[in-house]
Amino acid sequence: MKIGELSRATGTNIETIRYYERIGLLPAPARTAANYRSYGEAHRARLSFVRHSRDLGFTIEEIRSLLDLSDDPARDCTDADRIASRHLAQVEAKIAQLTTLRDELARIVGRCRGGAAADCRVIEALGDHRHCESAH
Amino acid sequence: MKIGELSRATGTNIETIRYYERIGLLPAPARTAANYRSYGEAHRARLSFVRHSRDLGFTIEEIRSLLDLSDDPARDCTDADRIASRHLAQVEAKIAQLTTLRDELARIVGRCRGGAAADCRVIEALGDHRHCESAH
DNA sequence: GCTTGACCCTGTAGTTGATACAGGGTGCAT
DNA sequence: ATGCACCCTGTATCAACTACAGGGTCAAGC
Repeated sequence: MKIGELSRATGTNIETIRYYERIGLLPAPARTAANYRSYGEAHRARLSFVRHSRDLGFTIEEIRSLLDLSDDPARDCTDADRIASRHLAQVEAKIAQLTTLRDELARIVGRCRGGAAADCRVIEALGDHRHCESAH
Repeated sequence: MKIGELSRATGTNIETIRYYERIGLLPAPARTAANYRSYGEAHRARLSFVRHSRDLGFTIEEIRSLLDLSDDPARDCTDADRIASRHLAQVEAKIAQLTTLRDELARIVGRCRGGAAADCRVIEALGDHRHCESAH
């Protein structure tokens, strides 16, 4: 499989595949006589793993750890669970933070009555960090 | 006010303040005889505006637009409202995306029964993109 | 008067996770 | 033989900072 085929097979940009190889996330594949990269099924599976993990928001370093684990079938699986749990906690924290932020934004937008920027409530709200309290 | 005081007054890293000046988000302040930056109340207010907007997730370019608007009191305020509304929509989209992602992660974690990585459900779930369907 | 430490300066490089060329080589069809 | 799609390496760019290196300034204490 050439890089373009692997790209289509996994929905990954060609440049991204080369990037993953460069940072050591994917092993360097064999080369053809013309120096083209030649991939097999194992590469495809590994790249799918990486893409799916990235879609779930794992960082490259987390994925590296997960790959190390799966490369060594004797190792304890609880490590993988710990990485995933910690990531889940981070995602939940991010959702909580964005929800707070959304509430504040929702309070700000829609205040505009089409007047001049001089009395714009939106700009005013952004400038004054205490508008939350003063709103109560 | 020297840069360290402005930093403490706004909770902004000193390097970040200089960065904002470099990219033209904050005006270059007057200098003392020793070439130290000397800030006034207007600078503090502007930086607070920037920080608050950044905390709400606005990009630098969005903040630049908002600042342009507030610098020109004659301009129509609906522009500010439009920027904020679009941003609110983006935040809501991000929350929705993260919520989906959290559900998938929650399904994955806790499956580990302390066995070897060879039969790790976590690693398995990450490798197989179709585990969602196969779970049903 | 001299040192110590806190502060300030400029300029450059690093971070994450890619993406976008520039400038060239390969392979196949017409 | 000449397009055209595809591949190669290497470097630069993005956002929004952060982190030095290598130096200058200032007030306090000995």
